[in-house]
Amino acid sequence: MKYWLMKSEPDAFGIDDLAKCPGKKDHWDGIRNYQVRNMMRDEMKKGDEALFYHSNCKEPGIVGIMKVVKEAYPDFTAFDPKSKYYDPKSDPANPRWLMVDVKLVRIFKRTVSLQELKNYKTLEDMLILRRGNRLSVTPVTKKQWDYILKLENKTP
DNA sequence: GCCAACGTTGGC
DNA sequence: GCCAACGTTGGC
Repeated sequence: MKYWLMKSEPDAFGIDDLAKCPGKKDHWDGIRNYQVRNMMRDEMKKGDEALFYHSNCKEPGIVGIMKVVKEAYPDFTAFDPKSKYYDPKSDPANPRWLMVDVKLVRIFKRTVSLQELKNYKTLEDMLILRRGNRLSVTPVTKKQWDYILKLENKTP
């Protein structure tokens, strides 16, 4: 089983939005980056767990945990001209973009902020901390995962 | 709102 | 296949 970190802008789709979905489950749409698509297609498996990260907001950071409940399948928003993720070059017969389904495991008691993540040597290799990193899905090691779960219970 | 960093596009 | 121009991301 693998661990991941998945970014989303709370203004577009935050962890509270996921919590409101039926069964606290939704599809993770809008991935339009080949590296991320390939990772989802080749490496992301049902049962994998992911940190939910809020980006591009007042306090960027990790806000909860979710679980992959359905492996990569065609991202139908690419076929919808009304969607902001519409991509006319994605042919339904040969879909260019994929998505997975995720289910909320729980919301963290507090946000573990980006600022805070930078303080720990154990986490220094996290891709999210790497300058200029723009991948919206990145792998997380078990060590990093366990450490972050412990941070949640600490006072910052 | 600024801007650095990076990905994508398209002319050649 | 190179690379300049352009668009997007995301922290600050």
